Amino acid sequence: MTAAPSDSVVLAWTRLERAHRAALGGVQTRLKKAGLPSLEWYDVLLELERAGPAGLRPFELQKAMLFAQYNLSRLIDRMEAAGLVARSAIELDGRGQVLHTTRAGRALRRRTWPTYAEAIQHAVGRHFSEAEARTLASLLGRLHRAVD
Amino acid sequence: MTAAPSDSVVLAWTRLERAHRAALGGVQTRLKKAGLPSLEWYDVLLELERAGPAGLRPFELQKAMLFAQYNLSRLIDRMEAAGLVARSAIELDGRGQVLHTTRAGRALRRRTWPTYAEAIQHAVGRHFSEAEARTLASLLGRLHRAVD
DNA sequence: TAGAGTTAAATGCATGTGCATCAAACTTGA
DNA sequence: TCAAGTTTGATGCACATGCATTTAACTCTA
Repeated sequence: MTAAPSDSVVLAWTRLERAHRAALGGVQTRLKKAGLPSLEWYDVLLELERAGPAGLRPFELQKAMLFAQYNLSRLIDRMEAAGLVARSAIELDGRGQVLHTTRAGRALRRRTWPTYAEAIQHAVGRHFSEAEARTLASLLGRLHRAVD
Repeated sequence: MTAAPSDSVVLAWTRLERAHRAALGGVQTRLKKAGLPSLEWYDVLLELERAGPAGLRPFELQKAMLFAQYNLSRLIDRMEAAGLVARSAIELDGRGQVLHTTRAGRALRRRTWPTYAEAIQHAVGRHFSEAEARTLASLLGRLHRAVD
């Protein structure tokens, strides 16, 4: 049995929803206007690049992005069809595969960043001081790490 | 031309995404397990109840919830079909309509709240002190209010 | 007050998502 | 070592969403 949430908690939750929708909408609109791929695609490319030459297994990517399994499976389908990522079999686990970005995928991500950065600044950055941004990031980080 | 976002800003944005997904996932799972309606349905019912006897026009609800117009239109279709909300014509504006909750809608919202509250506490509340929750709510509030 | 422009809401069609389930490979334990 | 259970990833089907467009009503201007 959990205690009832305080008013501040309920407010924080509600605003998390709304703030997220507001910021997301703003960012997506800007990316779309620039003819760039969606945020999800960017995130996949970034996570894969960060993973380095070892690449990432789909289930690892799934955990990192908090994506549903079936959802990620089909997202990778589309990105593979677009030539941005590559699946390759892995010898240690016959079920599994490893994902890598392609040259085109890395190029696209690089090309996307300036617009994305500007969108982030517009949707989020300009509303906060440096200290506030740090506080916000720190508080939100706790929620991310606590996935049950 | 906007300045480049600082690292803290980018981190805050990233964590907003992930924290939202984490918290949302947790809450939705709990509602689903209890056989209760989705968050969106709850939010619509709540907003309409808050609006009092005057009800709300779809476009007002849309702005409050940051929902896409076509999306809300069909969401209301479904909730109307389920007998939870009612559309009624408005005399001042022949295009428009007003939305109200039905008795069944209000009953459902009331019945949902305990589970929802517990889910909020689990997904959000338990990770923060009272002061932190207030800080978080306050920071997030700025993003919501700044929809362009 | 007619016509152009705007706003409110709905909808056809393509695409994306959720749920359940599946198949195949791995692990565990008697 | 074999059967039961688990993990990885894909997929059929229903439903939801996004985009573009439509219809109807309102507003504003000349």
